[in-house]
Amino acid sequence: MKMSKANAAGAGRIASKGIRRRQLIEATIDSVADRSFSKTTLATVTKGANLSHGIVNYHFKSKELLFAETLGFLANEHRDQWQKTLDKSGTSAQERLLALIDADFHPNICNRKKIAVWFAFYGEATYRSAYRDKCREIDALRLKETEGLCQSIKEEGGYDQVDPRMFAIGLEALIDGLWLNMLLYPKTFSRNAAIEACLSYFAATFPRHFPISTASSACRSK
Amino acid sequence: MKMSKANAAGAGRIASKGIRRRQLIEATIDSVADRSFSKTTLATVTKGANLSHGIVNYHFKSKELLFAETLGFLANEHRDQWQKTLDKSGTSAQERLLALIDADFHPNICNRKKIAVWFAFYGEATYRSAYRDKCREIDALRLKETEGLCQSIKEEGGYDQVDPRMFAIGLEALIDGLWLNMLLYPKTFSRNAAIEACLSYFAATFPRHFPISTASSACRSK
Amino acid sequence: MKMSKANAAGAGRIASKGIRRRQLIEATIDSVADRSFSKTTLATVTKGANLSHGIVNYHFKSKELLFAETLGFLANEHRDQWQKTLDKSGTSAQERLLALIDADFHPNICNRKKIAVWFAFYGEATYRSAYRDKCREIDALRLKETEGLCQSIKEEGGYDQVDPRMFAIGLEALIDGLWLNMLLYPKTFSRNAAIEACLSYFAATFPRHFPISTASSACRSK
Amino acid sequence: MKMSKANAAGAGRIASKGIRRRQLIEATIDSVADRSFSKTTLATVTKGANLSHGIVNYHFKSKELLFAETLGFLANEHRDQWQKTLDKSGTSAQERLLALIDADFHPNICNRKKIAVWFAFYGEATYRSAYRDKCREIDALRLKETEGLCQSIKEEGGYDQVDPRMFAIGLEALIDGLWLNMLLYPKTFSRNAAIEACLSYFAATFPRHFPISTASSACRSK
DNA sequence: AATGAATGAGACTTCATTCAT
DNA sequence: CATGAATGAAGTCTCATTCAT
Repeated sequence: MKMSKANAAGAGRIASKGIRRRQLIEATIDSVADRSFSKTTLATVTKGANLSHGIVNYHFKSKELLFAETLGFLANEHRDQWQKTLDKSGTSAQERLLALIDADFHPNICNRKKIAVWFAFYGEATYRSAYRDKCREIDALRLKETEGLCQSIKEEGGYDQVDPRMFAIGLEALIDGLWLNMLLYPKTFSRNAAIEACLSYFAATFPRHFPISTASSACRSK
Repeated sequence: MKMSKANAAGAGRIASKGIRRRQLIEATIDSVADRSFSKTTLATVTKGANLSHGIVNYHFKSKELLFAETLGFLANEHRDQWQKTLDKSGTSAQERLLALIDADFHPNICNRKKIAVWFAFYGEATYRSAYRDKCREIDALRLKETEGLCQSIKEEGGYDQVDPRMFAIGLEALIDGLWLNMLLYPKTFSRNAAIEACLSYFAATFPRHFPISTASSACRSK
Repeated sequence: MKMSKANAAGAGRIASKGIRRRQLIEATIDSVADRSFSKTTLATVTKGANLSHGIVNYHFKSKELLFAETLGFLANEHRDQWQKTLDKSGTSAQERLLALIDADFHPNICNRKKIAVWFAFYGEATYRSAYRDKCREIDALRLKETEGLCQSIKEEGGYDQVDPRMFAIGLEALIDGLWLNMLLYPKTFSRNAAIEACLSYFAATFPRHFPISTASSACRSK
Repeated sequence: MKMSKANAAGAGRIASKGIRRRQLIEATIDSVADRSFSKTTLATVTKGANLSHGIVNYHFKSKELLFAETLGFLANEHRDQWQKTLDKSGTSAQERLLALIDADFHPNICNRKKIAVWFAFYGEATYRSAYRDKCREIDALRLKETEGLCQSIKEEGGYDQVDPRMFAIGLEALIDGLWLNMLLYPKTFSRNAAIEACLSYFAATFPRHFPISTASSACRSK
């Protein structure tokens, strides 16, 4: 009896649609991370998934849609990560702010492969548009959350000159920029360095709430 | 009399190598900005330059080399921009720090087209490697410059708890992240907003040197 | 109902790899014979086979490999022809020598199309090298065979002054040269004339074993 | 004595045209020998001649004509070689037969480069046709010459069973086949071996006129 | 549900030829 | 006479997609 290719990967020859789709999305992430966007073909994806050529057009209507769903997958994963981390965190604004950082630099989310894929999408106008469709609300939600936390600390600590919205915008941008640094200089720029840069930003803004000394040990996922 | 194609673009039918190369690099930037990396073909480039098909392989050896030189062109342009701005600026550390921001958000450099191309390159592993080869030293130089300026202000103002290196790293990342925000949300995120985010970062770190009120009018190029 | 292209050629739309490969090799031979090597393109081959453009790169990796396999096909065909003919021939050295000639000028092997392709390959340094890799041993084997037959006749007939190796070398070269004559002057130089030239060579070398009068009727395939 | 302007200019112009053409033909021979026919481009030719791109289309109307004239050059060179050798040779049929062989394997004519080019032409139907136009008569002339010499020796030596035409055809084919062997197996098949094969053919046909022992020293150009 | 042979549009590249200088 | 920038046709190859099995 002929063994199916996919058995080796743990999924039977006839798998549920959901499993195949997930398998293909993960193979897409792998291929884009390894080969970049423009060199990822359906062949590199299906070969990575140990599946046959034509299967992408069967489970997804087209390559474009496979990519779009891959972006969606990453976006959901990221959103789930920080929302769950927030849910599990303490109730103080400080703790919650640290939880956000914790989520963004968690190895599940913030690793070479995933970062490479995010920036691959950022580089393509088509998917920037898809990103906006998918993430505008999530991004706005995050910004509002951060802004609110900043507002709490500001009031609590009497940091009168701090503009919470500006702080929130700066923090999001800082995180994105740190991700880019990790992508461009993976050998010299670590997740820890990135986290410290965030804590340093907190310390500058809220010196009495984020003293320098405690900074580097405040994040769980390093 | 037959009009040559290239006349329309302002260059004679037979131009010097330098002119054609520049023309093609600019057409490449236009095409990548408009269509993204993976949809930029030699045809879109040469059509944009109003030149013939084969000319890219004549002036550059291949498409890859055209892209590599385009990256080099952008990198040089950016370096020249901030170095010149620095040369022309006052001598105080504050002024020089503002000059750096000024250069990075100058419309010559920081516009939708150029940002799109930068992130297109960031998205491709091949060109990330080319970026490193070309820019590692420039980036290090900038970081050192920023760090030095921070050190001066720190000493001058007695900001004992500030870590100049951390500040510099944070600033560079913040700028990159702001660029990404401008790319992703061009309609809601302006150059001015980005500059203010930087000034806000300065104000948080050096409150007595960058008071909030003066911030938004300190940058020339808005 | 839509007719598939390949149906016309007698093979179903989806054929086994072996069938398609054979079909493409034969179309290559046709095209090279008709148009020469340098004017044979993948388009002339696939059009000749009534197949689509991309199929060559699907079944063979490249044009070069298609050519290399075409050479291999011809070499195998030729070797099979003379080895089978030898197997079926009588056991006397004379008979076997005639069988060799018979094989080399058999219409299966020695026709305008095949000769043109052989000389196309001879004309290209790349394929001369491939020829050597493929045929060196076969050629050596043939030479040894011929030399052995000559040796037998020499001993049998007391042709003391004959050098068997020289005879064998001369015979192989003579055959090659006759093929070239058939290619260059197809209208005036027939297969029969070529065979007679060989028999004449035999008659000169072994006058008592290959008398002139019987020569022209000794070969079966004319 | 001073040459008149017109003469000087005219002669100079004509002479230099001739020089350029010769230069280009020789570069063509070099390139075809090195790279084969299908990989010889006008660029490889002009680069080999250290001349500019466009010059071929200036001196020859097209690439095809350059090749045609290159073939003509080789044909003339070959014809001149054997005719001159014949003119300088003794008057006996034996001597003249040896002179023919001498010419055909003379290093001027029979060297790796020239052989490669001849077979490159043989491999291309277009130039086979050009070959016929150019060489049919020459070939016929040679054949007649050889046939005549054979006839003389036949009468002189009483070799009644020899067919002079068949002998001549065989000799020409043998020579061509030996050339091919030299091309295919340059490392193991030398000019000397080829000459000996011819002498062996003579010895077999005219044993009393070309005794084995004297064979190998009868040819001048080895 | 899955395979993989086949298609054909379109990409990059080469190169003979033209022509302004 | 000669140069070499420019053109554009044509070639090889890739690859998303289709579809018989």
